Amino acid sequence: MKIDPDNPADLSAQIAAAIRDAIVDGTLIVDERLPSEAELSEQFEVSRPTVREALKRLAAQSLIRTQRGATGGAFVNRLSFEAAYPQQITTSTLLLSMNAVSFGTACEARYALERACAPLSADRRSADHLATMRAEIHRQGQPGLTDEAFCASDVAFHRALVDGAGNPVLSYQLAGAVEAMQPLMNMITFTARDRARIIALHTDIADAIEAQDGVATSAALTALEAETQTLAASVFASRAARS
Amino acid sequence: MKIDPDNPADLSAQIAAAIRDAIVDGTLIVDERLPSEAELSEQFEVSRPTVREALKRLAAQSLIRTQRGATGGAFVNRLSFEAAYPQQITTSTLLLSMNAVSFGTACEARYALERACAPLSADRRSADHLATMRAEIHRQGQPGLTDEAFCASDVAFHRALVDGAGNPVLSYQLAGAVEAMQPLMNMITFTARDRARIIALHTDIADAIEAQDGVATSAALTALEAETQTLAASVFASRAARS
DNA sequence: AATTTTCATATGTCTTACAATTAGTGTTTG
DNA sequence: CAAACACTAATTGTAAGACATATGAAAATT
Repeated sequence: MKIDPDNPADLSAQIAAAIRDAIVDGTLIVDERLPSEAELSEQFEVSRPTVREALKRLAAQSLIRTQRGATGGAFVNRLSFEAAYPQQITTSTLLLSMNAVSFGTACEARYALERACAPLSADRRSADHLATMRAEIHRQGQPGLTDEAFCASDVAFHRALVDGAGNPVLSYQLAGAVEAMQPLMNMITFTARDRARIIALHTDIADAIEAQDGVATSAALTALEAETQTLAASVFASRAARS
Repeated sequence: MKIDPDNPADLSAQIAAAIRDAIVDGTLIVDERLPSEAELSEQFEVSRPTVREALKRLAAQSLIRTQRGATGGAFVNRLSFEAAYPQQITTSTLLLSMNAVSFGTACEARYALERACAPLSADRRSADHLATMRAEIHRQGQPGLTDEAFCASDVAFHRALVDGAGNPVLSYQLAGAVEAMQPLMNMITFTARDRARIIALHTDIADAIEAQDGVATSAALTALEAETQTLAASVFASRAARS
């Protein structure tokens, strides 16, 4: 594990890359303790602050954790799906907001991915997932609900649908696509009539899931996508007209 | 933008979180220059190394870039899909290898997501994407190809399929699912007969895409998934028997 | 034996300093 | 006058040393 002092890249970036590679290729295994900062600075022939910057880079990616004290140090993290979620969501959100991705494109991706989960979720959903979906539908019908709370409930509903597939890899990937849409959804004002239509489609989805009918679930998702796209188009059109 | 000195969390983590939040909620916009390290250390009332550790955390997530020199400093990055790919792939790969995700689960997720792209890709694929797919099929038929090269070509084929949908959000999400499978696929030994079957299915997919037949594309993907699962099951079974 | 104290070790933070890079500025020179 | 050049100031990159703080383990004490 060596670094090139002539490399124009920052030493801390090089050191971080070297350690990251060691983790990815299995040279460093989960829960293994890295050498202390002082030892690393000797090994790489750099100062301790430089080593620390490298370790902070890795910590930012949840690849290591640090612990103070006598038996402390930096340890290789077991990257859990739970820990990876926030990262994935932040990145997805920024990708949408910084790259002028249209609402239509993001929405299309989201529903395409959800339809991918539909047959699996219809097949495997537990009573728990179904109950969550029904509960969120009920919440969405409550009077006095703000648009933001409505959107948050919408996200919770769809995540229950996705989690119903019982595949952590799918849940992880979908989390990014679904949650990243929330800021875009929050730009929409939902009238009572809009909400009623969405709730009706949610009910269709929940019914199809309950009946373990994957095809019907997909169809209902397609209808919901169309509804969402139409709604967004009208909102953006009226907003454009006003300005 | 403040931090709490009584917070048990590292100051650099708090500072990084504060700046990240400012980027996510739009307080800091793309290409905006952050205050210099010296100014930040005054604002947050910490030392420069601490500020630097915070900035390195953000740099590790591609949220900022730094530039040396007179007009240098730290700038908010436009998070591009290209820059986010490697991150997404590394994270997905580690999630699979560190969480005892079975081959079956990962494979199921991958093909479910690919099927989500199939109708869109069949509808929109350019001649370019089709040509890439045909070229990779041809490469896969070359004699003397190593298993690793075969897998790499397989990934390239599937990425062309996904990119054909012309939806960057889908391409981004799929990159993680497809690329992260590669280490798992590399554990498989492909006999000449295995390869022939896979190539035949790839050809079916390319034909369906060329005919812009989304249903046929999905069906071919389902067949390929079944083939891959069967193949993997036999490989792992014989490996288990040997040991 | 249980509790407290001490101690060694490691990370967290601060201070100061210098090196390297780079845009702008001023000066010299053709 | 214009162009090349040297200088300057600002900023990040790296280094070295020190102290603060947390923490587990060993030693001392009750």
